[in-house]
Amino acid sequence: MKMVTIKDVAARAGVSPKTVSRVINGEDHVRPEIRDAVQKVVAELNYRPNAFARSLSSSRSYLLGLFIDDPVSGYAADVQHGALLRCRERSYHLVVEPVELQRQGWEDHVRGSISSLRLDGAIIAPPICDDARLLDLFVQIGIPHVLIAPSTEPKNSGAVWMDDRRAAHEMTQHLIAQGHRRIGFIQGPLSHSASGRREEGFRAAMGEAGVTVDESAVLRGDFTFRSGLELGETLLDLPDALTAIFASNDDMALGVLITAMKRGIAVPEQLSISGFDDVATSRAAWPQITTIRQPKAEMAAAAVDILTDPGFRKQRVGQAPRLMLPHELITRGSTGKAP
Amino acid sequence: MKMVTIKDVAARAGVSPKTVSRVINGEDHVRPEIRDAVQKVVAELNYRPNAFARSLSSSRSYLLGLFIDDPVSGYAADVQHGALLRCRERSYHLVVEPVELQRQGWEDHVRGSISSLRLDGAIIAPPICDDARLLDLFVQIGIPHVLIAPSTEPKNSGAVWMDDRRAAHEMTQHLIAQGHRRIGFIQGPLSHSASGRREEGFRAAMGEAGVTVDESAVLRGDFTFRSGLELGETLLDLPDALTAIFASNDDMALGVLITAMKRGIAVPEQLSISGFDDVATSRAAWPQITTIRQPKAEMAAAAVDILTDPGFRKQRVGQAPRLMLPHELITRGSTGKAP
DNA sequence: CCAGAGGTTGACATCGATGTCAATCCGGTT
DNA sequence: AACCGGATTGACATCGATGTCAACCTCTGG
Repeated sequence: MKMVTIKDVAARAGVSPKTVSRVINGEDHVRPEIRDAVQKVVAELNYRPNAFARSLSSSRSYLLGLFIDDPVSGYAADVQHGALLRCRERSYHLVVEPVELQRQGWEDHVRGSISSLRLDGAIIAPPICDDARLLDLFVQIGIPHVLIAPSTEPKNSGAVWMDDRRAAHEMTQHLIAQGHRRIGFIQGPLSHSASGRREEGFRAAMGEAGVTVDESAVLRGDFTFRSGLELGETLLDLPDALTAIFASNDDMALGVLITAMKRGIAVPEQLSISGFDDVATSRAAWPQITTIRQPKAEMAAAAVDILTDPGFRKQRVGQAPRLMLPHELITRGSTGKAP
Repeated sequence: MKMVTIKDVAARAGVSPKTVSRVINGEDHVRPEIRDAVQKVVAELNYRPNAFARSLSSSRSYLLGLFIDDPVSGYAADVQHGALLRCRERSYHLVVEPVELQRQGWEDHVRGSISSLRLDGAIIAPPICDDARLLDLFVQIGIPHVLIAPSTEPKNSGAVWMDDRRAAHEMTQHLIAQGHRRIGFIQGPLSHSASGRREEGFRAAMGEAGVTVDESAVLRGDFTFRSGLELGETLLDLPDALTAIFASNDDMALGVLITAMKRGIAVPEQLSISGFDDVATSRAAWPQITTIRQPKAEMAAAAVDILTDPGFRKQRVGQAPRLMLPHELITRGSTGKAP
């Protein structure tokens, strides 16, 4: 696999390597006719600059790291995809680094990949973006980094969010507007920061509409399909029948849906069900589940934008960038008018 | 972010940079006491070799590329995870490259990332590992590459497989052993290579057991949940009731399961359902689905092993490595004795 | 016609590691 | 005591790009 170098291009175009470098990097101070000539040769020889040589001399790696706990989850996949596409647009590359906080030596691995790959920036996904030790490490190393949907306002890190509270608020309003009053709610796990914000939104909307929340119809789940199944049973056993159930995420909403089906309860005629996240299976289910589209890919893309923004890269002292992205209420078959 | 270089280590340990390099790379010809001393300094300074400098001089990048069509799918996530972990063990890094064959310019992107990152090897996931133009490109560039579960025996590429035919054969035998005779089968899409092999296995096992296949109970799906729902309706409408349905993948099996539930058919008492792939949701469903665990992560890890094997890297002329990995029949709640 | 400003261009050093090869060291022979 | 082979070690060139800076070119205005 013989490689074409910048010298080959230079020789063939009859200019110096430095000039070729200027053309490649779109710098000024090159006469148009020379620029064209060089570009022609580049195309002819199919020349690609050696990323390693470039990084070595320019002390930029054109590499971003995506640090993530569980790269297998659907959430991770969406985040990664968003980041990947944007990186490509920006001519960056993405290196995915799994971080297992519970295992010994994670600190070394993180440190190792950052310093050996000279990452230009890092994107840190939930839930590890909430770990203080991890964040300290990034701050200490001094690498620009952006958190995706962290639970609390970070001091020295950039962050990209969605408004969980408002989204849950909207979803609740949507149910109320359909005439629902007896609405059950399945909370997310305490460990997950968004859980609390979603519950707040639910309660706020209920309060504003003057609807009392039945505390026996508020149960805590753990974001798994199975807990949706189990809590669905409990909720459907309530003496005073609910007309709607709002689960804090889609997996649990799916569980409730299955439970309702098992009992022969018609959705949405007798019972409306709504979720949160818009995972792939919420579209695959039948009826499809009304949910909140969380801008996972967009948040990741925004993080890439921040990290690769030349302005940010220069004067990134002091202000940590913040960005809130819009969500979307997606109305589908699983919700309807209250019976 | 000041970086520690090999010179710093060398100076502090009182040896030459070259000797430090030898220690780092575990080469011979270093006296034990010097080796220890150097390692001590490395630890003290927390030194990490600069991957770019190393690649530039050694003309190895310690980078593998994972080329994949749809990085969002669950299949992709498993493959990626398997590759990622093994890469880490081998001190390699993984760069994920989405390839959209239907879009203009994919060829340039692939070429670009290979030559600019000087990838040491490539892993190509299905379904794009079946695209002749793509494979030609890799062969032409001359980069070592391994295909994951390709549909046909590639000429000049390595490949890692599982035995779809045998797995489907086992699953069918399992159902027959439970007393099932009237077994429905949902085929996969023709576009997906494994579909045919799975159907072969099914038919072979039925034939060996002397059970006639009812062609009206063999329907073609497209691997989606929805097609499972629809075809499930058709199968359960058959006049002569089936006692088991074997779907070519889990998503479709889940569809059948839901359909059965809607109709109040008890699983597995009245109907056994089995799938293929062992995706996450097949464990989340209730009852859990009997399925074939496809060694996705293992195949990816094996691909990494092949590509990073020093022996292979040297004398990789001529023989393209082949490897078949074992699958596993996972018996869960959705199958039982025939009624 | 020349000085000077500003735009172009290339020579050369440099980034941080590894490959090559010669120099050195060591214990055991003759 | 001189010699030898193999194990250690380091000097130096090198990988392929970019940063620096000086040289050069061209055009303008005095």
